[in-house]
Amino acid sequence: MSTPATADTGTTAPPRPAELEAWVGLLRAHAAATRRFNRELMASHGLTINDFEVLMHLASADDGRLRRVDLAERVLLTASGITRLLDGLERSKLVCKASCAADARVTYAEITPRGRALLSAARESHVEGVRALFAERFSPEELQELTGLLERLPLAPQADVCPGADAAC
Amino acid sequence: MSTPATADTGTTAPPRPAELEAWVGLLRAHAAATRRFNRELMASHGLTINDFEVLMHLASADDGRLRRVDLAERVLLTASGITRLLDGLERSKLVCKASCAADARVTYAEITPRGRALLSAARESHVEGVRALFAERFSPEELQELTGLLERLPLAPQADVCPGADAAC
DNA sequence: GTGAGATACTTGAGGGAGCAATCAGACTCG
DNA sequence: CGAGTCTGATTGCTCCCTCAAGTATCTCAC
Repeated sequence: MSTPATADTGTTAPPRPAELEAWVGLLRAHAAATRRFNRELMASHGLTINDFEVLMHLASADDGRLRRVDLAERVLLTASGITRLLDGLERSKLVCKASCAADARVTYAEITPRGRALLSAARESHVEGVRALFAERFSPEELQELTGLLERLPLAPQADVCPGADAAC
Repeated sequence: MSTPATADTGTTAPPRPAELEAWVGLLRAHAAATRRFNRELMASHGLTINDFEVLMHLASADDGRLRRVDLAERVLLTASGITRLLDGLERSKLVCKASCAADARVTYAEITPRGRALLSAARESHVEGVRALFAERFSPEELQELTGLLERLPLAPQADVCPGADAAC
């Protein structure tokens, strides 16, 4: 420290805009909740949160199958992330591959009976855990508010892809 | 499951409690925002979001130093996570170690001048990015609401450690 | 002062996921 | 048809972070 004398806290970080507060709140909330649920899920069923989300989406899709691309979009993972995640689920026989007659490029991920069984077991405890954590802290109205607010954030990916082109999209 | 005939979407996942909605909203919001900011920060300054947070906390602490434990608590990382993160920052000479006269177990992490310089450069673009993303989507009142709601979540860590003991804490 | 227990930190092993590059199949247009 | 482009998926490389152990230190009771 070359100029330690006036190194008082206030000088360096005075504004701290409200947007930042919200952002670090989001970070902390996610970190805390995520770690907790991940541990619980992993301990009781050997699943990560994303595994669980993916199984949920598959289970509630027509025929229990989804293209990998669509899956990626739903859980907000990269294509490669999905591939690796599904690798794991396939190894555990919770999902299987299925090919598409109409388009040879696509591989469906399809939930197996075993996957459904595990999901419904996991759902019980996990969903209850989630519900408990949130219900403990928020009223139904607050939950709605929170959900409504959070839903506005993920619209970002578009802005990411075409920074210059306005009308192009 | 074994009775696939009636496998219509609604049958399998009817309730979908409000708590769950909020939770996946949080997951998605975090995933989207995090990836975006991480990429920006990494591209422009070679920092991850956590690197940035840590530098922020150090910069605004007395003497620009903090115990690793306290740092961990602030950014909600594991002790080992902090160690590795600081490894990286030390390698880049953005922080350095300092020992504590009173307690030989603790190692302070102290931000270097170089760290402060990089931080203030990064702060400009990163904070602006955050502000833009949030300001674009939320009114000042909504921001406050959101912040207030999110702040209630991370109180969990305690409940994690002492599940049975109520009064003990 | 010695031993039990808490606390601060580090390390080894392993898993999750992102980016960039690559490949294969599909689509478009001359 | 054949070249060029897009799109879905996979792989190599790399990073971040967690858990489980391990080490060093401090604290306190006896």
